[in-house]
Amino acid sequence: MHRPRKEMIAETRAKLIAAARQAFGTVGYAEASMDDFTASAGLTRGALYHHFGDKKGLLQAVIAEIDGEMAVRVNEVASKASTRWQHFVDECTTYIEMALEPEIQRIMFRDGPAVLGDPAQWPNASACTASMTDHLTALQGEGVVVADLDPETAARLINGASSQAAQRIANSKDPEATSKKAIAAFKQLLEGLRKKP
Amino acid sequence: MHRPRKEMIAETRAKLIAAARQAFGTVGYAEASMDDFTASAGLTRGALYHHFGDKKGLLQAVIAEIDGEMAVRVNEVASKASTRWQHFVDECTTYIEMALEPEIQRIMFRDGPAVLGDPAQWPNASACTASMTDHLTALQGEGVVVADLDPETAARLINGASSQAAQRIANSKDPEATSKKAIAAFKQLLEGLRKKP
DNA sequence: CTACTCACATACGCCTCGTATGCCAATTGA
DNA sequence: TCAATTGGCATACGAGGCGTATGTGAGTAG
Repeated sequence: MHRPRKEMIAETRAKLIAAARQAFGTVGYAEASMDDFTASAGLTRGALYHHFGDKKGLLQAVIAEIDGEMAVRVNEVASKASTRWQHFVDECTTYIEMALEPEIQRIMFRDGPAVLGDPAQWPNASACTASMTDHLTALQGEGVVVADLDPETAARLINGASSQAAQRIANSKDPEATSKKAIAAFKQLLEGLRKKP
Repeated sequence: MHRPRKEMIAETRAKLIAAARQAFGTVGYAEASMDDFTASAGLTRGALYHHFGDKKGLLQAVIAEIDGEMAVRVNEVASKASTRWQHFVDECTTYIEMALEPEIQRIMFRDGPAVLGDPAQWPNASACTASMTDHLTALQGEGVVVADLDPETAARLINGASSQAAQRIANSKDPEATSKKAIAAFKQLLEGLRKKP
């Protein structure tokens, strides 16, 4: 075969990321034993340190993977809207829906920021906020959104609100009702960005 | 003396909380060694386990203390506003300003949620959001804020946005400029809650 | 075919946490 | 005032978890 070596390496990396993602997403970063989840991938910590440097490095890789998937999903859903403003709103609500998934919530919104710091400083992530920033900029150009607004800043505030909305829904005893209230409140906040006639 | 025992106990608790607060606020919860910061208070882990059960229990106590201080500060500042809406807005911006302090940011917005979970579920904290919820309810009664809105949900979304705003400012290279942009964007979002004439 | 590279495992020591146990001072009741 | 007792806090011990140094064997190049 041509490059069995490179393939084995990629496979090892993928297995480690998958095992770590599973562990981080369920028991959490701090409680995830490197010995345990590397073993569950049929490997040892030796492989982990070789490829990712340390536990944080592996978390970064996991986050990069999830972030990529989220960006794809957001784009899929939001591209069906009729107006650009609706497109933007759909993007935000999709973001909330994704944040409802325990794995995403735990890794992207809780352990990630705690271990790696402000997500805005992450090197490879936040493709979603980038997309939201683009839309806000375009909406400003079209005069839909107030001109006196920094798109990237606004995108990040919305991101924070989304995360809280998702947590509120996820921890609710009546997720259906809470979801309605949270999304309504969220859309109401977004209305503040629109230019008034 | 009358109650030297009770006083010593209270002092011990206070010293532990102060030492932990210092450690958590600087190096962070995970990196703070219980042996180290109890020693810096002239005590050992024995005292810690006796009073707080475990490391998480101590973090809860630290959070309760900080939360109380934040509530006091918010009330002090916001009570000077002329209208209730302005009062509410001041409350929010004060919240952002407090979230700029590294200790508060680290303990209340990063390590706290990561270790103890959703702040909304904390038993003794979030006096600030409670206050914001009250104001929103009152503003609804006065017809200033749209009726179709759950105050507590809205308060928590705002809370999330505030936290992001603060992080953005704190990590900025030009905090002055970023602060202006972040607070402007934030107020713009709040406008969405007001009833239109 | 030989020597080198490198992916990964193994082995070791340090640190941290939690618990079980012990000690001494303060309180209580007479 | 003097036992008896409580309980605040320290000490001692064991169990992991992490990071590093080192080893090994398979793939690769010249």
